[in-house]
Amino acid sequence: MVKIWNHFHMAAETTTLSRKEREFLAREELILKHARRLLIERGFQAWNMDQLAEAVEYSKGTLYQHFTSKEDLVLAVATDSLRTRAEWFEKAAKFQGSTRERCRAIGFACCEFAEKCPDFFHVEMMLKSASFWEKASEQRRQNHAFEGARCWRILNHIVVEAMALGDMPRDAFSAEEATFALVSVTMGSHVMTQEPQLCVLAGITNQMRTVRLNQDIICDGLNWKPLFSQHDYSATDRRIIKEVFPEAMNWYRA
Amino acid sequence: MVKIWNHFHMAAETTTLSRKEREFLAREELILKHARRLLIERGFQAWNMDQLAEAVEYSKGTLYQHFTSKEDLVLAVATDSLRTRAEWFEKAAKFQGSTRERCRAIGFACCEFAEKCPDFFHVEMMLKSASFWEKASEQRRQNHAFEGARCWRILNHIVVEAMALGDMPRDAFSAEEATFALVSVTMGSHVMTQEPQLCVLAGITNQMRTVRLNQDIICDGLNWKPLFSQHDYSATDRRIIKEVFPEAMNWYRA
DNA sequence: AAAATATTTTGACCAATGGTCAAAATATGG
DNA sequence: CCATATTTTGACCATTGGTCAAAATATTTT
Repeated sequence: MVKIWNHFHMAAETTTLSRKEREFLAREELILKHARRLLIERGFQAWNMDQLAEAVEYSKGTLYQHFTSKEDLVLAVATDSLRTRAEWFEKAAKFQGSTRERCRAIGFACCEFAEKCPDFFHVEMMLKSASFWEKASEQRRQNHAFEGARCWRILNHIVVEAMALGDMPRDAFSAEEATFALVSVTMGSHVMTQEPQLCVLAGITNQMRTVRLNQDIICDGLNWKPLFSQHDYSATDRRIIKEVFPEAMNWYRA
Repeated sequence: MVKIWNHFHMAAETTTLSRKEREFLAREELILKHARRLLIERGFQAWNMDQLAEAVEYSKGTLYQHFTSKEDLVLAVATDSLRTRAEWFEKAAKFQGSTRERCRAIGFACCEFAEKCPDFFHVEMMLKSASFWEKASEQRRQNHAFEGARCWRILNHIVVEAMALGDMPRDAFSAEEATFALVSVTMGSHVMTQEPQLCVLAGITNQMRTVRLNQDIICDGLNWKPLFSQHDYSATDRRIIKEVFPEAMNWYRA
């Protein structure tokens, strides 16, 4: 089974599949769709496999032909999200502009993603616990790692280019360190802005604005030219929204 | 029961307690000690209340006289850690030096804390899930919020002072926004450096060095004087270690 | 078309575990 | 020493992730 599924993702829809294989894949998507819904609506604990089985109108045993455990299933949902994120990163990286503007476009991709896949960060947090990770199948772990590396590479590539072009100094830290700083501040900002208590203390009302502000601060700290004070990024923002993420208009407020 | 426990933390050891109350508190500490050990050794899932009961040599029913649920117990462990962190923050904030140097001392407190309380971030991640949080008692939630706010205030106070003294510009962002950026990058860095896959991609070998580098980048981005290039912070580091966290020598490498 | 064989689906069942509570044990007071 | 109050216990319960033999369905053979 795993083989078929994997094959699907490698060769995509172009390969001819038997009716059975197509049915199997369609069902897997159905299961993932419902699992994601339950995950968003209730979180990991507050639903069980019986309820999911009822929702997809298959028995529990059938669920376990697709996934080795509840954790395995949830990891698959997370990897799906991560794949979407990587795709949006790729779209953003193609934005026409300076290296820092392209980095900004990826920042928008991040926010847009957080808006559209609200389950992602919650699940990603769960993946930090070892016991969760080890209940998932090797195949799913690899898929997740693959999509994670994809996201990393897209951003890192821009940083490398920035250094090559002289937009960012290369003496204080490596490109990888700079990329890691960006990743850290982004993840940290997303997680922290979901803490109601802290948002009250900090007077935060607009989460996405906060995430992007922190990204600006990091980029300035990395000495990534042009600095925030040297360039009108609100004009860039309008272009990013118009050309790459029209939907971002909903959460963006200048 | 809760009343007694709370009373303890309000009035501390100065109040005279009956033998029963002392025994009760001693047992609670014993439970917390063993719960923390299990949490570090195995994580949340891989131990159960029966095992804990056996370890502390009391029955399961007795455990539930102290804690309303497993989550409640684990939250208590986390709050204990958070209290320690707040105390170290306070110690660090008293460091004699510029505002940015004192911020740096708090950065050291963070790393030292991560080193000594390795369970903290794992548990803190679990607190992001709503279902966890709502299984804990109101009292414990409040205690946790209290210690969290304490940490926030210590750092925020230094940022406010930095702005007042002109060490940091006050036109680009508020003191709260600056504090939030610091908190975000720190949490994000700690979480991300615990991701083996990412560490390989980024070529990270020294986690604490990475956390502190990212803090430097954020501080520079906040334009917090003196900037990293304007001052010999390795000298500051030596002083912080000598005067505040001698143990930090173990993970610090210039 | 019917029987034989292979594959898929099912849901009763199992084991693990967080949590409860009546009964036993212990402490307190007279 | 008894009576009463308090504390501790562990058998028991309900939930739930996961299994597997049997039923249902599909495919092949005669």
